[in-house]
Amino acid sequence: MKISGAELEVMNVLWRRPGLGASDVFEALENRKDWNIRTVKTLLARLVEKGALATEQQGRRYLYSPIVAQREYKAHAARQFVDRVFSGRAAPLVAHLAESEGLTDEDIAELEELLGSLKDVTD
Amino acid sequence: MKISGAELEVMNVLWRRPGLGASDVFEALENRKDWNIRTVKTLLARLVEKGALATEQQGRRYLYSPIVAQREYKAHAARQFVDRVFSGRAAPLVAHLAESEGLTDEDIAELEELLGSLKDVTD
DNA sequence: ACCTATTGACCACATTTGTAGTCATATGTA
DNA sequence: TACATATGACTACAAATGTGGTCAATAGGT
Repeated sequence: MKISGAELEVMNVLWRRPGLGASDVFEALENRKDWNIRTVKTLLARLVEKGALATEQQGRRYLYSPIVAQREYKAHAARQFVDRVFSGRAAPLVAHLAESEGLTDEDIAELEELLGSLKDVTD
Repeated sequence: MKISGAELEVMNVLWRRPGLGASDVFEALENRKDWNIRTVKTLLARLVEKGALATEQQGRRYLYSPIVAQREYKAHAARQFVDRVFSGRAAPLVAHLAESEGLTDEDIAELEELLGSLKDVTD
């Protein structure tokens, strides 16, 4: 499932709150993107076409909900990205983030915890 | 600096061995991609246009070398990706990789070490 | 009952990307 | 020296992407 950058913004809204109509999505996006409502509609249509969103008719409009689960998609995207840019190695990726101050203290704490649990499984 | 997927493959070759000619890059790629030499040349030309590669004329051909440093580019790309897909949070990204077996034991070890050094700095 | 605003359907159009083809020229080889 | 070949310059072209317009039907307010 290939989802473009602009499409991803729309998906993010619907992952958070499934079952919105086009204008609801538009409003939810207005904070960060200043797209025309038609642009949002086009993106919604493309996502439906791609099979990323399902529609449910409600009166004379559609409510949109993700078919592609957020977890699945993100896992896939993460894998792809790491493969493409970091030859599949996660550590250098994290190192780069660290270097460019891309890691908050909270991130670091979470990562530590995560690594702890991973070791448990691996052992 | 926006570098597309195909272009990135070319950059990867030149980051590893700068100063190759078009046909050298072509050969270096043949293992993994079965592109026509002309495709490679187009990608090289686009990268020069974008300012990602510099050329040095050698006889009647060009030798290509990266202008954009690998570290810079990767750091930027990592940041962008984490922002776009993971709302800027690195920990969930690593969690996803872990979940989909995207982490080798080596990765885990490296990450631990990395986190160790980060804490040293942060404290 | 009528008009305005909303909605979906369909269309438009420039740019980027993937993937090459053509052409003229320089070059090493028979 | 004459030709097959390598090379750069320019061109091509479909699909994906970003961004939005037109139009017709409909639903809701007055």
